[in-house]
Amino acid sequence: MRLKRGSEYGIHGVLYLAMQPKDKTTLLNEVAEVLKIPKSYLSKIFQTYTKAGILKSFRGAKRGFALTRPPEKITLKELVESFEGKLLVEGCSLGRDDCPQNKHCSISKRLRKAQSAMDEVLEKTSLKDLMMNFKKI
Amino acid sequence: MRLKRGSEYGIHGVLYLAMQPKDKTTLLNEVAEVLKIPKSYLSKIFQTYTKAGILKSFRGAKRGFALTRPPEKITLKELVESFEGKLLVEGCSLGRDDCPQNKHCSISKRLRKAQSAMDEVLEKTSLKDLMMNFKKI
DNA sequence: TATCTAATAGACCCACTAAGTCCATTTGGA
DNA sequence: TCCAAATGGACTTAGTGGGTCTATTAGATA
Repeated sequence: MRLKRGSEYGIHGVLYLAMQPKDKTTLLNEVAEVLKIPKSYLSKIFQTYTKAGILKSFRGAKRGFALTRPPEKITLKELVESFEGKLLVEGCSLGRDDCPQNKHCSISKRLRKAQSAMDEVLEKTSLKDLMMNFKKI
Repeated sequence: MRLKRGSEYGIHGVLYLAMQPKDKTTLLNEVAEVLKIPKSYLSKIFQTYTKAGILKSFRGAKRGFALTRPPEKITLKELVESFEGKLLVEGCSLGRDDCPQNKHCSISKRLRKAQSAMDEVLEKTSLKDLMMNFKKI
């Protein structure tokens, strides 16, 4: 179970922003070049994060991207979910909404439990935690 | 994060086998019809399980499928993994094996931790657990 | 007010996977 | 040797992932 490449690029990109001086805005171009990510693709990803309220973008003179919140208030969960979609699905985890078992299906129950175990770890991890032992590039 | 349809069909199919009298072999056709799964597709899925050592198949007169082990010895994890692939990946969870951080990447570490939390729940769940509150169809 | 540069929106593309289908072959007991 | 079902492999079709390209817009400054 790998994350999508977009998640990878995105998380690295956001981490790069987090390591910049506070209140500085950074150009997409810089991030893309340093991290060797196709610029037009990273552009899409950052747009997604912007809509998700994780990044804010600026045009004009003081242009570029920056975090909307301090790193300790951005969780790995929201980063992952904004690209992968919700980890924890409602209803039948198997996608069979016409299942006779419906809500009471023991399979769905266990799968949901497994997913929420994963969810919890991601929720507890902040961008700051990730920065801690991430060497400066 | 939904499972693939193949996993869904497969888990339901195997659960159906588990609920049959011990040592009985059941025809693919029966399973497919009762569970309303395309027969040719379920055939592929059961073949996968057979290769994975979860099911055994018979030809000739006493034909059909059966579990290789008692339900309490078959875990949800192996059912899921035989269709979805390993949940827990080695190396960079982000797929960047050329990452300068390599093994020490804090992102990968947390993602692996999240995945193994999920893994653990699936590992602890046996087919028997699933049977417990699964009403007879 | 015109200009410049980068962010934004959206259309488009290719490769690959998911989800099945179909058919020819094999198996093993009656 | 016949039968019915399991097997293997080729094939299809729809959808997603992973991008690219271009035109438009925003906003500080000259």
